[in-house]
Amino acid sequence: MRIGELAERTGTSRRLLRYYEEQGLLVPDRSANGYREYDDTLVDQVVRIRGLLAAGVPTKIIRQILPCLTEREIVQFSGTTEPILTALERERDQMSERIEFLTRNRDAITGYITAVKSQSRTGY
DNA sequence: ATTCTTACA
DNA sequence: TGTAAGCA
Repeated sequence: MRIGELAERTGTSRRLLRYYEEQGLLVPDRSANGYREYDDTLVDQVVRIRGLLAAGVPTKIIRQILPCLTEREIVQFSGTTEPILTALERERDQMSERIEFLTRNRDAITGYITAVKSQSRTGY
């Protein structure tokens, strides 16, 4: 499929798809006319890349584990080298920290909301 | 009609 | 990232 279809099927702008390619996150084929040609399996690939990006994983890491998340949702252990594994563990820990950070702030906001509501009940 | 690259806001 | 220009 060409970029337009992939954009629709992944909910990603064409601009961003080209940018991902520029960052080495996507490697589409090129047809004779110069148009990018994307394999069907890349639909899931893009969705997963976006998920990692949304989770705060840097493109550098994503690029490293790219061969691991190629095709299916099953990981390809063959391409998982020692340094990549180390990078992933560090990434996981940072993710945990972000989760805790978000949890604290969510609770703080909940507390604020509760306070505001109880005040509005009491009057202005 | 659709995509491509380059470049600017 | 969006958008515009000028091609193919």
